[in-house]
Amino acid sequence: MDLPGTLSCDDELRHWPTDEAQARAVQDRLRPYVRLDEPGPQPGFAGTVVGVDVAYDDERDVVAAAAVALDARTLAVVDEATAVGRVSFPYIPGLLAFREIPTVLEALTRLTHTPDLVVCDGYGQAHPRRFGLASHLGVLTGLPTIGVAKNPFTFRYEPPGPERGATSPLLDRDAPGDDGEEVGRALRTQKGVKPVFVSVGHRVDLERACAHTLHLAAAYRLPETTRAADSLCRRALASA
DNA sequence: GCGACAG
DNA sequence: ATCTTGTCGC
Repeated sequence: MDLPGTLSCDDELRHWPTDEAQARAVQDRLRPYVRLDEPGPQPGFAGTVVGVDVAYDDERDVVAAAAVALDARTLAVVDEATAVGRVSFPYIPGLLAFREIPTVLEALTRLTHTPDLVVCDGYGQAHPRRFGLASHLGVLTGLPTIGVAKNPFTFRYEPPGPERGATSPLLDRDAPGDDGEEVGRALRTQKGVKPVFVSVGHRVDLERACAHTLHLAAAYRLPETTRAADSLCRRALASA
């Protein structure tokens, strides 16, 4: 499968950071490659939406990643792939990408066809340095990406209305001046259920990121992409 | 220094 | 993320 990336994934993987200072430097170096000026695929487009997720086994120091491709319109599973690796980085808030991306990339490249949109567990622009997991994966692959997280991280928001589809801005905590910058949105995907937190990764705007998420979460709180990838990486870990 | 903190 | 059974409710 071909990736439309500007830089070499392999080079980045070869120079993967081993400590916090190096990791932050990588984020600062790659941050300028994020593209926020493209609207991204139309909601309802003909193509595939791919969900990625990872599961860990601390005992064995093993990580399993899954990539599941769904038909963007019907949400039927059309392809899936997994990869197993060693945990290469500790969990540090703000540096999640360095823990997850190497194995995720391997699973992603094992898919038969190039994804049209990738949905990540976590954040993209909603990040202390505006370079969360989804943006990082987007820049490395060149693919349109969005982040859908289950928690608001360090960001502030007012609860959206109770109806499915209601949104409210996710605001940077202590931005100087007014309310703070909108770094993402809290999106109510199911009536009366806790919202999910959507942010742009790469080559998709926030409006469409939310529209795709809502479409993917027609039946449950979380997008079907996330549910499918979560289920698959757990199974991959169990049989690894 | 203390607390908070995606997965 | 992960440790973990039953249980309340639609």
